[in-house]
Order: sequence, then C-alpha cells, then structure tokens
Amino acid sequence: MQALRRPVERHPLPLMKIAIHWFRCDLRLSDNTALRAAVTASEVVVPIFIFDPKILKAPEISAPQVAFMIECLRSLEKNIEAAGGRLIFRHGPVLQEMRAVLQETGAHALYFNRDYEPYARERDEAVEKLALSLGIEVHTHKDSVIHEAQEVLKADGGSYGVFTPYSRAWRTLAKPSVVPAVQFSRPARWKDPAGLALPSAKELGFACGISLPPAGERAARDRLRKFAAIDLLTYAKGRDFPARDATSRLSPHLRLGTLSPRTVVATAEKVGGEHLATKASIDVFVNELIWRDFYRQILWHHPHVSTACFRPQYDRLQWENNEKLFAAWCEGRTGYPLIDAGMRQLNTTGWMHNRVRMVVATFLTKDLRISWQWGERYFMQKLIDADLASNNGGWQWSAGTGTDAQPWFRIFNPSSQAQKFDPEGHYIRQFVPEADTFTYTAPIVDHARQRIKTLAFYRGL
DNA sequence: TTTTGAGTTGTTCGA
DNA sequence: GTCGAACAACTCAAA
Repeated sequence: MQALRRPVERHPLPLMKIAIHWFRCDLRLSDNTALRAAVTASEVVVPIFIFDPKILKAPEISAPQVAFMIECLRSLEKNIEAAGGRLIFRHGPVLQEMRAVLQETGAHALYFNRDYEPYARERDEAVEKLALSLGIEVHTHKDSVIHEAQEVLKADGGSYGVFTPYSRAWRTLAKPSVVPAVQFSRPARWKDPAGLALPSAKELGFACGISLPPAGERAARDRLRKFAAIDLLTYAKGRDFPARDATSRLSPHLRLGTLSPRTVVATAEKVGGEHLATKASIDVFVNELIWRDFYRQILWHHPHVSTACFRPQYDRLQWENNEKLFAAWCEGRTGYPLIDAGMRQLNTTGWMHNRVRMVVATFLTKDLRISWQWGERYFMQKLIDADLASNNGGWQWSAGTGTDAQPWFRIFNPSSQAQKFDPEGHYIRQFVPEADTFTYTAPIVDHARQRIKTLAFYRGL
C-alpha cells in the first residue's frame, strides 16, 4: 500500500535500457539463465527480491528454510555489490510491489526464471500480464531444472508417469550448458526510494532455533566440490548409510538456487570422465537429479497431487489419523530407534538422511495408518530443503498412492532397516542416546501386527 | 488395437 | 545360514 501512495518518480537513468531481474529460487550470480540474459541484453539491470506475504503466511512454511533463505540473500546481496550492482528488497503483495518497481525504475523489460508450483504459476502469469499491460517486455527462462515438463514426452505426446522410461528419455536429450557469471554496470545503479534493508528471520516472525548449514553461492560450490572429490566416488553404496552421511547435502542449495542443477550434473559427469571405476555411482547420483525433474513434471502435468492422491481411488483410504500417535512420531518417541533418530535429526537440524526419510514415511502411513498428507505437511514445516514437488512425490511414493508408487505390500521393517543400514548403531546413538538403556520408551505399536492389518487395509481397496 | 514386458530403494517364509 | 518364491494384481510404455 505504501508503494502505491508513493509518487511515481522519473527514473534516474533516462537514456539507458533498464531491465529488472526478479530473484526467486535462483539466488546466485553464476550459471543463472534469466539473469545472464538480462545482463547481456540491457545496459542496466536492477535485481530485486520480493518477500511475499502469501508465502510467508502459508501454514506449511518452514521456519528453518526461511532462516536459510535470509542467509542466502545476505550472501547474494554482498556478491551483487561486489559485481557492481545493488539488490533491491521489497515486502508486500507481489503484484503491488512489482507494479511499483516497474514504474519507479522505468524498466523496459522484466526477466525471471520459471517456477513450476501451482501457486507460483498463477502468480507469475498475473505478473506477466501486468508487465505487458504496462508495455514492458517479459522474458522467462528455464533454469531450475535440466529438462522441463514439455521437453520429456512419450512418442504419443503424453507425459510420463513411471520413472524408468522417463529417465531413459531424459538421458537421450542434449543438456543445456552452464552459463557464465555476471557483472553489473557499476556507474548505473538504481537507488530504491523505499530502501528496505534485508530483514532477519525474526523480523519476519520466524524462530528458527537450529544451527544452519553454510548458506550462499560460495558455500554451495564448496559443498559440491567436496562431495565430487570424495563421497560421489562411492555414492551408489555409501549413500544408504545414515551414520556415514555420504549423501551430497546439496538439496537446500538446489531448492534456493544457490547452485544450478546444470553445474551439479556437469561437475558429476566431469568426475565420471576422470574415474571410470565410479561410473555406476555417477549414474546413481545423476538419477537423483532426474528424480527431481521427474517430480516437477508430475506436479506440472498433474497439479492436483498437491492436495490429493495422484490416483483418485486412493482418496477413499480410511486413515486412522490418531493425534497422539502422530505427536509421538513428530517428536521421535515411537520406541523404534531408527524412526526416533530420524525424526529427532529432522527436528534439531532441519534435514534428514534420505534412507531414513523413506523409513519414517512408511512407518507413519503403514504402521500408524496416518495420512501421508500429515507427514507431508510436517516435513514441509521442518526441512531446510522443503520442496513441494519432491516432498509430495516422495510421500505419495511411500504411501503407494501415486502412479510410480512403491507396491503396497512392500513395508519397511524399522528394525531390520536399522540392522541393515546402521549396523553399529552410530546414527541411532547420535540422536537417541538413551536407545539401549531401560529408560527408552516401549514401542507404541507392534510392527508385525500393524503390517498384517495394513496389508488387509490396502487389499480392501 | 493388441500384446508384451516391466516397474527405486522389501519382508517373510519355507525348503 | 542361504536362497528363491510369494506377496497380488495393475498400469504404463512401447512395439
């Protein structure tokens, strides 16, 4: 509202072509397609970031992710300053803030990278319409995925619902190449009359309460370099053992865009070219990035998955949804050490090892018979890497409600999973130090009994 | 149109 | 202790 009351100023750089780059989930200067295009085509680029109250007030927002994002923005602001520009912050309804910025700068073009979530699609469409109505060009770019939903299609033009054939088609396509980092034209910086400084998470109303991993573009590249030098080489085996912590840990960076998937794949494949023996591991790792694109295209072609089962007949499943059992699961006091370790890792660090995510998800749906949607929301609220497409896809896979779902009779046994993947109990003891003492809580359900009940439950559908 | 082969990550049971 | 079969049927993808 404030922005609307402000008189529209004549822009200070009247003879220059000014473009706006709207940062969202692409908080980096290197290998950023829309930003690179903006800088290449325009004399002056004004980078902006808008805090959207619609997103910040959503019930499934993750406080740790907001805190992490603030740190990424702090780093981005510095990097932009060093590259000769100035990052503008706005806070308010997106259409209102965008209109104000477009008019106050006198921009001729707006650039941003495409986002595939239902809310973002609607928002971006409205922004595009607004800009066009003001006579401003709009350029949107592919950036956060390797291949977009419309690029990986079956011979009949339809979209894939099964991962393996999707991944085969994905791999036959030429990958987009990495684009160079940008510089801004220093003498032509636009000064924002609103002059909002980067707020803290607390000022936005979020109490994070956990210590965050290193944020920002530099930290992301460091993480990638370290992973590619060591754990990537044995990824196929090593990634399954939570105590070894040999996964890439890149998910928060890919989510906020401090790292691009192009850079990640290019780095991994370069390692593959140098160490032939690790080819299997490179393939398994690249598969994880293909899963990321796969779930984005599922969300794009079937946006209803964000509020319902992929397959409508599964909406009829009668979950028990016992609040007390749910609370015990959330807080990591189910009496099953691997489950409790995973949930406590999530609560105290904002992250959970992938194998353990599958085990706790199966436990919630198959042992406690609680709707996958309760678990989905809890993960979204706690994860630093919280991501609608991947999280939803993972939960529907675990619950067996999606197209490419786990067979319904495939139920993890939390004890044998612990035996298999944490044989010495290092991971469990790290988060549940009382696990092998008599003070540890008794199991809240009997796995063997629940398994039999759940098999009947799904068979009945 | 019809047919055929295949599908991320498991568990349990009995020989 | 090890190994293969059963779990049970269904949908998708491609020929």
